[in-house]
Amino acid sequence: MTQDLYAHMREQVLIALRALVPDLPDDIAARVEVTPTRDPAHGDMATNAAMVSAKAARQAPAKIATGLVTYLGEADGVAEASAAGPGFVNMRLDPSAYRGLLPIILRAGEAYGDTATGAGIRVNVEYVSANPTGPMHIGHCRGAVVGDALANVLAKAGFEVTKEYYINDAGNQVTALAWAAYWRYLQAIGTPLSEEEFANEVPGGLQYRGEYLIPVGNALAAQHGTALANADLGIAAPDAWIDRVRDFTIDAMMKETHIDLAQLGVQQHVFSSERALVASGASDATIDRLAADGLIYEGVLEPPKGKTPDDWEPRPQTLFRSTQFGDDVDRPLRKSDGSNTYFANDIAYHADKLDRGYDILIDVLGADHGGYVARMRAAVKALSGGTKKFEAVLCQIVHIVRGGQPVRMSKRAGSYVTLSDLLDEVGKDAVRFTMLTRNADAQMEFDLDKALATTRENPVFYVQYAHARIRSVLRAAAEMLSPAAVADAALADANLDSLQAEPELALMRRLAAWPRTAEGAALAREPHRIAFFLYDLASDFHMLWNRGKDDATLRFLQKDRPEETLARLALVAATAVTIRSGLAVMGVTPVEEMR
RNA sequence: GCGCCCUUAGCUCAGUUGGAUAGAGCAACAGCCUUCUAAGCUGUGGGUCGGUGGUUCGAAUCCACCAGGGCGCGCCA
Repeated sequence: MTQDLYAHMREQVLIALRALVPDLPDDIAARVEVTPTRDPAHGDMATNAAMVSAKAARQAPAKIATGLVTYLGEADGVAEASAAGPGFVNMRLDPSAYRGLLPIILRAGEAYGDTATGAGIRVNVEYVSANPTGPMHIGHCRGAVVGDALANVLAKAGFEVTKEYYINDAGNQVTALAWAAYWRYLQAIGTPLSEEEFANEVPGGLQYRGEYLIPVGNALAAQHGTALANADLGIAAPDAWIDRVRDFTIDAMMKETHIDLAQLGVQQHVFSSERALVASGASDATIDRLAADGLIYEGVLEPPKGKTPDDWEPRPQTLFRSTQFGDDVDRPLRKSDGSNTYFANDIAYHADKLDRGYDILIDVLGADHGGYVARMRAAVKALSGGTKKFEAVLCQIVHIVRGGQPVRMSKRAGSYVTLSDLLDEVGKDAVRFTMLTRNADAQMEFDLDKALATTRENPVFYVQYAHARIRSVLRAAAEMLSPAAVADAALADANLDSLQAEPELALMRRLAAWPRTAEGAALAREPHRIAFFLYDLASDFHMLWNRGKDDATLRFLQKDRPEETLARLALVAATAVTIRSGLAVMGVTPVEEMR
């Protein structure tokens, strides 16, 4: 039997259906599902097979259902099958079918739930990708966690996944950063220029005033002394120093970013630099490539209807025919002065990813980039001849609160809550888990108090507590029996016949749903489903545990009944394995005990 | 003005890609600690799934229109 009990039963249903409908079309077969029933009174699993095949079979759903019931009633592991409603076939599984799953889970370990759904499909997940202009903040954090968990769950579903970070180290933003670092440098060597005086000298003003650049200024002073501020090099002659200062500052910022990511438990495989990409001439090459396909022209865009910018004037630009691929308007690749737009660089970057052989490109972006998705999808379609897919996962804003009150901003960063502040406050695991307790495209409130609360209200705690309780039981069992006797491998051989109480079966049903849950989360690009699954799983476990409160004979460890004890240990050990499997996807470390 | 996302219990949110009588937590109410296991557990009440049409065996889910909220809208990244 496979790991996935639902997939196994679906095979049985298809065998039965093919017997009843000999020339069943493949596309109909593909629509056949076996799902958990919503109402336990309907049994354990239900299939829509009769309804979806009725038209092709030219028979009434009820008639096919009746035939399926006859077949499935005899099938391996099925205790009872019945037709219901408009043509559902409900199945009640023999408890032995669920029991048979426990050794499989115990032997699989954290690999339980792995599927081959995405086998052979190469996916690139790009996330975080912040401008290296300051410390990572709460907005980056959500993207980091969502992207990382998404990549993990895709890998669990068998996709070949690369985790990637795109360093936006080109353009005006990093030039402004260099100016700000230079200001801190002047302070470090004792400049008389005030903040306002300096800002007046800089094109675009002083944009990054946070204190985090003070160490950078000091480091520049230590390395260069006053050399960067000599009469011929000073503020009036930026060309002489700005490249050096910019590179130095970007390096310093990226070092910080790497530290933050490491503390968050994010390890990406590839870091791509926009600056390096531009320097290689990739942007122009990509524009040429599109031009060769006739997708580039010089033109003038209409102003947006209803809201014309104040300084609007029509100017000729190099435009990409994104409207041919579903976008609303054509998009500029070159500014009116002839230089490339960010979009042009980003197309080049995505072209680079395509050249590296990915089938699906997923960008995890902030919601403010929503308007960007259609044009990038158009570009990927154009570059790949429609054979490759671009997808975006948009993360809505996160508000940090404490006890319902907004949290003030960070002094160090100037205007926002930094990731490292958040990590100091609640720790990696609570941050990651909490970030995954909402659908990414819904706004969320992150309550610092609730993330640390030791109540059922806090899913992080509730799930960790379940795992800790199981580990505690297993430690006690090792004392009572022996460590070897309660190892997962030994428990996999236990006689499980005594497992038949409803709460035990409920827990086993939940365990059986893990592979399809992980697969569904991967296909829907919704890693938050893992958090909800684990919460439900923890709930089933706690319910079982609590039976022992009123009736001591229902506790897991029974000195005078070793066989029952081992069966119960196998069940809870398999639960712990499944919790670890889920937490691994989320990047959360399971705890051995609550302290 | 246009595009994208969102609207589910008093509150915060799920809802297994179109399935059966829409679910959790919190809050409210009623119970449970001399007990190996109360950071917890059991039970009760609470809904026009924003609205109106449509598609079909079946719609919270898909489509159209409307209302409310968020984000974005040439040479920023």
